[in-house]
Amino acid sequence: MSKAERLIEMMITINAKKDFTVGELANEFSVSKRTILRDLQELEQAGFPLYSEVGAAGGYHILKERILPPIAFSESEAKAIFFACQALQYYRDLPFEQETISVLKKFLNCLPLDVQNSITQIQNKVVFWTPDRHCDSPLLQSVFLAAVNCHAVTIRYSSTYSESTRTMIPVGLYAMNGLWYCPAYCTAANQIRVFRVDRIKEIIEEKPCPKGKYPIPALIQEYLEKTEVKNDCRVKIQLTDIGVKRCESECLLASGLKTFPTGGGIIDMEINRAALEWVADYILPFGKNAAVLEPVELIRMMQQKISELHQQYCGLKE
Amino acid sequence: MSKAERLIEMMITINAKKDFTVGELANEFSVSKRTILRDLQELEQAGFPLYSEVGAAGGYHILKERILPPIAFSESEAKAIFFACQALQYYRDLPFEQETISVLKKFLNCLPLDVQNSITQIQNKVVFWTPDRHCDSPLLQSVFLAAVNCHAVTIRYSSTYSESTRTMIPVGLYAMNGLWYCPAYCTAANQIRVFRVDRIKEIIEEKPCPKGKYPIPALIQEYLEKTEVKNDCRVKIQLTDIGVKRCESECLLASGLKTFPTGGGIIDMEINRAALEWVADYILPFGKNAAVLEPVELIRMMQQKISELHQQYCGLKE
DNA sequence: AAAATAGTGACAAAACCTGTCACTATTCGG
DNA sequence: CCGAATAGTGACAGGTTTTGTCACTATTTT
Repeated sequence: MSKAERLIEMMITINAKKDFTVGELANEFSVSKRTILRDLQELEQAGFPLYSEVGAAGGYHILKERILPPIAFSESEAKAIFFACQALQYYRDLPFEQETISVLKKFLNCLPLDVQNSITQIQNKVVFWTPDRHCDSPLLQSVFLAAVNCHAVTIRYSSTYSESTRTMIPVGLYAMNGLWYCPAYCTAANQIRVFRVDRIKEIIEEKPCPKGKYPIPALIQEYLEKTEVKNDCRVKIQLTDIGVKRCESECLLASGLKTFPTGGGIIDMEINRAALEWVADYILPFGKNAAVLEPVELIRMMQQKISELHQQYCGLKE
Repeated sequence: MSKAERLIEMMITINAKKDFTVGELANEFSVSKRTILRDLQELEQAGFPLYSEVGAAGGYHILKERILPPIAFSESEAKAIFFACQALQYYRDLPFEQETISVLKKFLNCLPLDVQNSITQIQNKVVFWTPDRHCDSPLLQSVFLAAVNCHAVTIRYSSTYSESTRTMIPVGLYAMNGLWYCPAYCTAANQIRVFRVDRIKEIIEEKPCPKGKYPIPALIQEYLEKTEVKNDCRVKIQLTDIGVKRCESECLLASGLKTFPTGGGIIDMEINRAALEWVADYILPFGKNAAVLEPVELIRMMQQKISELHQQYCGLKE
């Protein structure tokens, strides 16, 4: 094995270990300690972040922010990474904000000129737009860490209707439409609830949670897929062409949407009963472009809403 | 300059050039051709994608998918890249789908075990959820390329109300709430319009567009920021606590939202007149949780909508 | 004090690298 | 079809680098 090969291997090996001694490496690479010492000196000169401690319990350590083995990327992979990191920049309060920026800088500098231009052009033309940054989630980082480390957290939470203190074990986090949501097992309700991270006002306590104590899925994906199926209420809504197009923007309804070749369409799907109210609110402004066929419950709900509205807005006039 | 140094320099040099000859490199590095040939052989053995052509016009070329110079990432940077690429996976029809996947695989393999675990744990807990993938945008790639290359495209477009054929020069692309939008100069309307990419049904023609011919911003950001200011209509809406929370989910309204310490809040902002209809539809289902104070226009609009609804849903019964 | 660790300097043997030379083979242009 | 430019190979001598060894020093833990 030539010196060059050895140095590269050594970088990889060092990365994989937290600590090591000169003797260890000498053994692994079948060279003398003296050689290893010389190699390490070279690596240090090249900027590899090593430090060493002498003494019986001494040895080499790599600085906390470990450098990873060099990886070669193809041009299009580089572009993809750029694009992805750039996409993240538009999400506020992410745990990675700093790092993505430093990756972008580091990267751009060592790319060939024409690739640099091509990337700039992409950045000029394509963005992920989370339209504004009004809803700060200052606690996103903390919740993120709690979720990743499977900790239970006691929070002060301000829901749509009230403020309360509760203890929850996060299942995970997801971002949707620019907002962060945290499904979590709520010990008060004894079931999984979804919390909006920007509505978490304070983290009062955080402590490790014994695994298996609560019935929560290990994967957030598992949770998201499972909850899609809890549907117990059939909905049928007839739509005009315009109604169809408006529904297409809304993912939940769009999934049950069928269009007729002759124009118009119909939503025919099972949904969770609790979502009925939301459907009513969503469909309401459609006016003549939507006609609810089923369930009666939904029709009643809408009728009630409308008569309330009627009183509120037109009552005085009539 | 030692051999090891030279090899690294050589990788960088080779990346920066598309083509080169052995003689060229020999000159640059002040070594003999023979040495360069030996070096190149080594690089090839190490997996560097070179190929060569003999003959008078021959020389070395790097394969189209150029390998980039090795870059060292810190642990947290690596995590950030993973997170970013993973975020993209949930966007359908992206031009980069394939590449991001290969980056992820390549990466994960050469990370130290504990970092691998840590990344897996993040992936288990955090996702970007574009709730379903109903709205395919099969032409996203083509539009993407047209935007990046500043081409004009003639499309068949199916808007909310009708289908038409038009020629447009894309300003750029942005993703919002899981959908892709393409603001573009429409030669039919002689102004910039926003198209939804999933509603582009066909690309009929694509051709280079002379720069400067149409008044379009060079940067998509420029466009997005500019259009935020075109507001010509003052809106005031009083809200209850519940109304406030509902508005917080909606970025446009949330930006003009002020909450009172005593509870409740008010939206007081300038918006584009054309958005009034949208506001009416959005506010309508709020019922008593929202009271429109200004403009009269908006109040009238809502009254009309309500009376239409009233006829439609309650008219028969009464 | 002993053991384990890092670190340095000197030196000779071994290994490796390099340039040179003499080739072969291919391709392009005139 | 020739000459020029290119890649590629093999052999070898001379030079350079690398390596191991040995003999040290210094520090820390047990």
